[in-house]
Amino acid sequence: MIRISLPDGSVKEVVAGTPILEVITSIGPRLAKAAICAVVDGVLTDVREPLTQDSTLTVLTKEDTRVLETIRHTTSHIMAQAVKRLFPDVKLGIGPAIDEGFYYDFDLTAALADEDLERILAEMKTIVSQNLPIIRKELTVAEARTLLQSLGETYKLELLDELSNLEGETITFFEQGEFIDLCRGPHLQSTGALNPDAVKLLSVAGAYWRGDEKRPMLQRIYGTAWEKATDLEAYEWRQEEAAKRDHRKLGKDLDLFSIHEEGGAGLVCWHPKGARLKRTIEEFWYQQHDLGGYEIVATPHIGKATLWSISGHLDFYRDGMYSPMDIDGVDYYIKPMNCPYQILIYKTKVHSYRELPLRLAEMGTVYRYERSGVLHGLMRVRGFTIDDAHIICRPDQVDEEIRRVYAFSMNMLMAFGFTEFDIYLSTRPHGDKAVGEIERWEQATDALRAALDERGLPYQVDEGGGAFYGPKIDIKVKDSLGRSWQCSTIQFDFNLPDRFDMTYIAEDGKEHRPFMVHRALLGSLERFIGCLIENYSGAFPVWLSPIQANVIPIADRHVEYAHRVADQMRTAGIRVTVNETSERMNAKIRNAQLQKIPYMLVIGDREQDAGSVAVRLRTEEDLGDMKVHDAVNLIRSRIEDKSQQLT
RNA sequence: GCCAGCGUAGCUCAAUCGGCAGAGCAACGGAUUUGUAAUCCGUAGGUUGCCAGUUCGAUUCUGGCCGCUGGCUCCA
Repeated sequence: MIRISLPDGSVKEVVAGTPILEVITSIGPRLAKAAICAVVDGVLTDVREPLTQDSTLTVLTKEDTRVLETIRHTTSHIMAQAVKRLFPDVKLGIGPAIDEGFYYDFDLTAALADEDLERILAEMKTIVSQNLPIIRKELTVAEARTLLQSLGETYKLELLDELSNLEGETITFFEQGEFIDLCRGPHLQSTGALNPDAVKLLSVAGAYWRGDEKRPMLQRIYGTAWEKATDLEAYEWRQEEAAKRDHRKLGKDLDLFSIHEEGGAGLVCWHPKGARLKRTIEEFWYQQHDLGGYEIVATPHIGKATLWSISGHLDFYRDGMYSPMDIDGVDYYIKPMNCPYQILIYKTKVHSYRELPLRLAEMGTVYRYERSGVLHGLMRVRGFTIDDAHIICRPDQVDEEIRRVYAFSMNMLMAFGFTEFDIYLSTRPHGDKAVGEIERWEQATDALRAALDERGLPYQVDEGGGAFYGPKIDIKVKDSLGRSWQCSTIQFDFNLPDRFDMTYIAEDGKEHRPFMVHRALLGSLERFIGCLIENYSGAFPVWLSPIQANVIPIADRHVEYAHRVADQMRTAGIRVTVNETSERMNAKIRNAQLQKIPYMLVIGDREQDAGSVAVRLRTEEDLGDMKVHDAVNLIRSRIEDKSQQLT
């Protein structure tokens, strides 16, 4: 007998091997009917699985959001069944549930088009209406192999080979009608349990088998599934809202930047307003770095092959570099990274241990080859500016420096209004792929971990995910469509100090190798601005707004006073424009609103006589009449405190 | 790079099952001088991404290239 603990604190004793569903039935037949899946010892589990040891059991019904994973997984099976009915020669890849939906990969001779998605969905609805029971089966490896061979599922056979090594002898399958699939589960109890009105097939995409581009490309169908049709509608509405925040659309609407076919893919042109935004960020960044103990440097855009050969870039990073250009018979490369030149600056003299830590920083523009298919607005480009710095320090300074730089990084990101991050700690790659002594790796990794723990924010550890040259912390922020983009990175480097033979003279009068840390806080300025645009939907806090105030004279006779007001504002350091077109006031307000200008200063006879302005906010709030200097003070204080508040 | 889709005026989008390419906004000219999200009238704007091919005729069909979108892979 084994003991099963239930959420209400009660305990049921059952024979080992009793299926979960039987236990649930003994709790109540109604619950058994409503049960979609279960959580056993914290793991999402199919209700047909047997309980083999003492465990805690939670039954999930459709009220629990965790069942979505099960619903989506079953939907992917139903989709695969539909595809198999329509295209009998199809071979199945994998079909998991993902964040907001599911996909399934198919090896199919015919190319799938949107019309096919409609046909597939129609067939899926048929399968739902047939209400086929979903049966869980346990087979031995040999039985499983025979079954998959008879089905001709070569990809599944490959998966089976890996599974049979890992999981011993029992392989689970799920069967619904004529369809059977190798699968761990959990699944719904029948195809009829799916709500066909809450399912949508979204897109077809190519995907390499097992993510390996040397292997066949399969056709992946993405879809989404929910409990209720209203949930699907809510999801679609969220997608539409997210699309409105897309930085590519807002970049155009707000006249921030452009990328040109004639100029080249992935090469960004900043328009006046976008460049203003970029400059504001840079000015703040320089100011913070002055306060933070950094020395600002500047380095060239191209460099001789010699440099990239010493640094190892020509060996390890060649794929990311552009072809050399010939200057007087010597190969020069456009720089993909800033570090080698900063190291040359370090090496121009002998350094005492007293000088360290040395923190060299620059806004360094680099160019990297990116395959055409991965380019994406400002988020993935071929030319970008990194807010790059290299911290060179003694071993005894590592802890303090990492703590400082991590805090500096978080403060910087938070100053720009980001509050949600995904933080990763990547440790030493396994095997002999990593350079540098193990002790150094350990010291460095401990320093990174300590800084993260001290701050107390949750992070994930990517074991073995570090670069070959050192462990690192990565901080990612999410875009409007939920894709996460790396901004900050703090990376130890045990490679370049050796390659460039960097040294300092310690107390013992001998040369020692310093630690070196690469770090970027904003990452790529281009990407960072893309994230900023999406984070704020283009309605930037006042200090970042390219235009902070727009003066709106009601009639031509107010234009002169409007300019006097604007001059006062400008003198006070406010970025202000005057709308002197012959549009009506309503149109002027609308245009300012569409440009997401935080303050609209309306001026008519009343204001002109009183020496005031009528302040309207882009939030549609009307602050009414205000003396000009009061308006100036209000806007100035919102610029200075960098808040998102306008009042 | 690979798979699929897309590319029409500055922007958003129509249209042509192969037969003179259209609207709104923006721009420009004029009138209007307006009180919190679009004043009216007019003018101009295009080798339908580029290059070939098929055809009496291609923006439409075919091929190549460039670019964009969604993925795969990689990364700031």
